[in-house]
Amino acid sequence: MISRRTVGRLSLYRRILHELAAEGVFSVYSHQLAAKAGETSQLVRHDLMAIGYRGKSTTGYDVHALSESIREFLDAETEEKVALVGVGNLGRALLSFFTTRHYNHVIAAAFDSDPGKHGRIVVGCRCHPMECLERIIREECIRLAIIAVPVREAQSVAMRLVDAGIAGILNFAPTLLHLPEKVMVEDIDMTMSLERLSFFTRNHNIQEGGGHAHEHGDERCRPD
Amino acid sequence: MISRRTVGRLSLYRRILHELAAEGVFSVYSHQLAAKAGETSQLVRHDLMAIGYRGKSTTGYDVHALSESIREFLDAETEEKVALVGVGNLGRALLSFFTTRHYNHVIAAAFDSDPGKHGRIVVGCRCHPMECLERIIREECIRLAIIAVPVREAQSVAMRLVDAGIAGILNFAPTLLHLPEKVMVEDIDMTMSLERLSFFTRNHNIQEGGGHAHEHGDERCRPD
DNA sequence: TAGATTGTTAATCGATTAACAATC
DNA sequence: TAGATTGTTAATCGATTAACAATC
Repeated sequence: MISRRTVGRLSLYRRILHELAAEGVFSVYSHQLAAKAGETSQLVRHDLMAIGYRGKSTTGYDVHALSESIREFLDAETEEKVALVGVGNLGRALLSFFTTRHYNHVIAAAFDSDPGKHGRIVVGCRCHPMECLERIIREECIRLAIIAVPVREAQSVAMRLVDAGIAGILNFAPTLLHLPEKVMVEDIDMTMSLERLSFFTRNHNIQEGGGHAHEHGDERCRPD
Repeated sequence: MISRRTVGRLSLYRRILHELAAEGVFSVYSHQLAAKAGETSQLVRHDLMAIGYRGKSTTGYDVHALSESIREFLDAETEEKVALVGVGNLGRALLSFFTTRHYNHVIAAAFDSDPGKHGRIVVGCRCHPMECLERIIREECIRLAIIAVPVREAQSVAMRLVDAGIAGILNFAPTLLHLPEKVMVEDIDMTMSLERLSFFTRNHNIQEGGGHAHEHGDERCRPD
C-alpha cells in the first residue's frame, strides 16, 4: 500500500522538518512543506495521511510531532546497521559520509578482498577480510548491505550477502543483480543517470534551438 | 515521448550487448535480452521499436548493429564532458570511476573550495578553485555537472552552475535543489534509498514472520 | 506446417492531478 | 462571514501487462 516513492518523499519531508526545527519553526502547512519538497500540497497531505497524520487548518502541522510521527513510521526501534563490501574510493567516501553525518544508518562492518586492507581501520571502521563476511553479518544481526565493488565481483558478492541473511542491498555497481525475489535491491547507477542527462539535455537543445546552454554567455562555442 | 525509464533501460541494454559482444555472441532475441535485463520481452521490444530497431524472428537482433543503433540514439557525436564540483572523498571516487572505466562521459574539470587542493592533480584531473568555475565551463563548452559537495553548499553551487550554462546536474547532495525548470536534475540520494530498504525489508519481516534474514543460520539473533 | 518470435491493440495498474465540498 | 487550508472523489496520465494476430 505504501509505495517506494511515498517512503522516499517521507524521508525528504523529515529532512525538511529537521531543518525547520533547527530554525525554530514550530508549525508548517502542507503547502509550505510542498514548496520546500518540490511537490504539490495535495501530495504532501496524501503522504501524511498515509501515515495517519492529520493537519489542522488553523495551526498546520506541528513540526516536532510530525517529525516524530514520520520517524515512528519509517524507522526501526534502533539505528539500522549496514554492512559495506568494497573499501575502495567509493567505499571510503561512503564510510566518511555515514560517520560524519548522523543519519539513521551506521556502517557496522566493512569488507574488502584486498589483504593489504585487512585489519586496517578506515574512517573509523575496521576492514575485514571477505572470509569473515557471513560470520560477522550473522553475529551482528545486519540486515542491509552496500555493494561498492567492481562490476565483475558484484553478482557473487550479492549472492554471498543473500546467503548470509541480508534482506536489502544498496548496489552501486552498474550492473543488474540477479537475486531471489525476497531480496530487495536499490540500484544507484550514476552511468545511467548521466546517460539520461546527456540525452534529455541534448534533445532540449535541439528542440529549442540550441540556446539554453549558452544564453548567459556571449562567446560562441567552438569545440576543437 | 521517450521517458527517463526508457533511456535508462536502453543504456542497460547497451551494457548487456557490450558484454555479449565480448563473449562472441552475434545475435540475441528480445526474450534473452529481457532475461538479462530483468524485464519482459515485450518491454524490450517496445524500447527497441522506440528507437526504430526491428528484430527478425529467425535471427533475432544483431548484437553489434543493435549496440550501434542504441549508441547513435543515445549518444552525442563525441564523448560528453562533465564538470565535477567537490573533490572530497566522493569526488575522488567519481574521478577514479570515470577514468578507470571507459563510459561515455569524461570529467573534464574539477573544482573545490579548499585552497589546499587548488592546482593539485587528483586521479589525473586538475583541481581548480571555485572562482574559475564559470570561465572554465564556458571555455570547455561543458553542459553537464556533478555536485559532490556538502548539503549546505549544494544549492549555491547549483545556481552558479546554471548561470554558467550547465543544462543538466547530477546531484549527490541529499537535498532538493530549487532551480529553473529548464535545468534537468538527476538526484542520487543514498540516504533515501537506505530508508526505503530499511522500511520495506522491515515490513517484509513482519509480514512473513521474521524468518527471512536468518533462514540460513542456526544461531538466534540477540541484539544487545 | 509447426513453433518460436514479433508487432499491435486493448486492458490494467499505480501514481498524480483536478475539482469540489468540508473544516477551522 | 470570509479566507485559507484540508479531505474526498473522480479524472487523467504514463507505464506496464495481457491478449492475439502476423511473421519468419
